[in-house]
Amino acid sequence: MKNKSYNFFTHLANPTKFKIIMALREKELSVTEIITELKEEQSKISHNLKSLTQCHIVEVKRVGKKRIYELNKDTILPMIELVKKHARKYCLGKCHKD
Amino acid sequence: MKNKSYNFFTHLANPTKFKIIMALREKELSVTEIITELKEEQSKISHNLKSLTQCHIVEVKRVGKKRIYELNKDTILPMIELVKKHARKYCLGKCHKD
DNA sequence: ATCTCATATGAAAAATAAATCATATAACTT
DNA sequence: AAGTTATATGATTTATTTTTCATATGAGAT
Repeated sequence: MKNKSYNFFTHLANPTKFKIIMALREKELSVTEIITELKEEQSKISHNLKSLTQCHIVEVKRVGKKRIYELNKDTILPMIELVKKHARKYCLGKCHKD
Repeated sequence: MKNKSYNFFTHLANPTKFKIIMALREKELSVTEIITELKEEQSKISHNLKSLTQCHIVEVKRVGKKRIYELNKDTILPMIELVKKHARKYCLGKCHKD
């Protein structure tokens, strides 16, 4: 029985996906809003949102012609906290800070 | 102030590094023991151990001509638990299982 | 029914990361 | 001090991921 948990971390290990996640921490956003906030290309954001959705790191809902993306906070927020704690302990503000 | 936390996840997102981490969950191991257990090449393991060490995901100590690697359980174990929980909830044994 | 806005998708290109190979170092043994 | 074992390192090759570009789809407005 093979361990594939590392797949999950793939998403958090990508700067674009990570930025999207961070943007969604405060409130849910439409694709256009994410694009505007991150100043990134539309298809780039869409591709990244797709895999985040497949992994259930975010959830989508349709509202008219928009798609609203929401963060799965249960999993992601504590995970980010763990890294922050790790960084405080080991990195002295140098590596994984935010 | 830029967010670089995603760097941390880079390690967990890599199958070789992830396997090393898993092997170190039970007990600390020398490089040779890791090589034997994972059936991987020596330099591959060494390269991977180097970056894991730099990120403080593992710690090294010298014992004679051996180097013993130990997992930083405080950060890693709860993180793995979060993914497992996530997988149980969303993946129904299909994606991130181990 | 056509137009426009919002978003998705596929394939190719570009960028990044990881593995390999050859070699180096460091400690113990003889 | 020469040999051997254990591990590290650098440079190149190879593999994997990510971005880009062009185009498609789908919903609401006209």
